[in-house]
Amino acid sequence: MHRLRRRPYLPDPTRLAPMTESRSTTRKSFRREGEDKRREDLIAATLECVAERGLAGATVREIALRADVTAGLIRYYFPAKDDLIGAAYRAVMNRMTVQASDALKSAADDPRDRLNAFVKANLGQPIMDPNNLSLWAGFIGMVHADPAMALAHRDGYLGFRDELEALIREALLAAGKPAEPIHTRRHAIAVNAIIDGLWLEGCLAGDIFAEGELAETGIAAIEAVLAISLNPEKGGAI
Amino acid sequence: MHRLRRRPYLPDPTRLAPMTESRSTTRKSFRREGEDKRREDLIAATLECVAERGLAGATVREIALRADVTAGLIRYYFPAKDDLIGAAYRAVMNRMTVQASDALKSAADDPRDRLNAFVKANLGQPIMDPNNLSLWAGFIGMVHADPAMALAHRDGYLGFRDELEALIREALLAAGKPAEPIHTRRHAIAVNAIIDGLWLEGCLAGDIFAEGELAETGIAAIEAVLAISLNPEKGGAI
DNA sequence: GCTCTAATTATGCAAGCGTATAAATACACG
DNA sequence: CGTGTATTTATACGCTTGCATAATTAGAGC
Repeated sequence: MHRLRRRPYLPDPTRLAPMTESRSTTRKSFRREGEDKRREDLIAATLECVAERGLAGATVREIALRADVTAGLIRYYFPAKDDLIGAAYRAVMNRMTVQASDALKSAADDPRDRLNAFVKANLGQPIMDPNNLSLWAGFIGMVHADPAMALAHRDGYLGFRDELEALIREALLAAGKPAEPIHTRRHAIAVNAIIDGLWLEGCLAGDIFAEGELAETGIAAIEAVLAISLNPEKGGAI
Repeated sequence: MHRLRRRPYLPDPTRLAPMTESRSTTRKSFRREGEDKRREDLIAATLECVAERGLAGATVREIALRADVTAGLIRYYFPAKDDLIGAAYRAVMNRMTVQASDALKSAADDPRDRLNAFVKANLGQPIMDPNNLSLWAGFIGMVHADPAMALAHRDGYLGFRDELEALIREALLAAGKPAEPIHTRRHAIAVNAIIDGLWLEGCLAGDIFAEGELAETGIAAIEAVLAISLNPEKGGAI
């Protein structure tokens, strides 16, 4: 006993025929992939879409096309499209965090060098990138309407700021300055704003600034705010 | 001679009946409005939609509903929906600019007071508002994909920054400090970033900051960057 | 008051969206 | 080398969207 086939199958003439010999009605050939690989591919495809046409351009069909799968598969891995978008957002944020942390790892020991490296990493490639901004902006625009997103943003923001506050505290101490929580909190808010503001402009209109100008401007402004030098020993380690 | 009516008219039962006596088939009563008034109303309705549900929530039907008008009328005043959205964006940006300029007008004569007032205005109500951010973010997310929008942003950014640079220059001179273009440019970039970054956070999560904390933080950071005081005479004018 | 027209409504339409689900198939395991 | 099943495709559905256009009407000008 078999069920009704709703309509005779019409192969899409725009799709390239598979390399293998073609039966009269062909079907897209495929490979089964591990769950992790597929999720990563789908997220990567999503980011490509957002990069090219903004969040609105990230439709399930377009994403599937980029990932070289059919649209239905997305729902096999993500309950709803929003879950995929959310995963993509988290992936980008996580990637930026990791990239900044990497810069810290390869920095010198002096806390001032570390803060310097952290700021430069956030204000240079690949973190300061229009693609990152597009995704970020799309989400930020939803924060006001979606409480879950507001929470996600808050957590990310406070996490970043706390990391910054720790760096600032150590840099201040290394310079022989007091580092009371009341002051480091305010410093962290200000330094975070400097980094965010410059990152924003660099992503939006990087071409109107000289190479490295934003990073240098950021370092100088932060030095002024903290009243310390972030370049304690010129030509030190390397 | 009359043309074919495509389908018998079925009045929408959800719409309230007009106050006037009802014929068997009623039609929404309306008033003709001046072109300017209608455009303003439509823009205001658009901003309401964006405020409540983000840019995606600003559909022609929803906008028309808020403006108490039918959807078709939007096309009578705006060639395409994007034109309305663009007009709404420009309206918001313009409003913020005007509000900041107003703060300048009612400020004291000393350039440092003026810069102080300008910063405080940008980091307080009604400029630092989640609704403004939602519209802004929606547009910013499109900058990468749409060259026309990129240009609009650039103009707005540079205009704001130039105004800031002039204020900074005068404040420096008033404090007896040199104000070379090479330095004021960089100062303007940094101060702009501080304002943008703090504005962003205030819009996104204003509730995690104390009243006036962001404005004070911004003033302090800017004073540090410029190495001048923005409060030259405590309790001066008022 | 009458008339004319610009403003407004009512309605339709095609395209695209996210989602649901049955059919097909790759491939791990015996 | 079969067989079972998890993965993937194909297809449809219902809804919403922006846009188009014919019918209607408010209100100004005569």
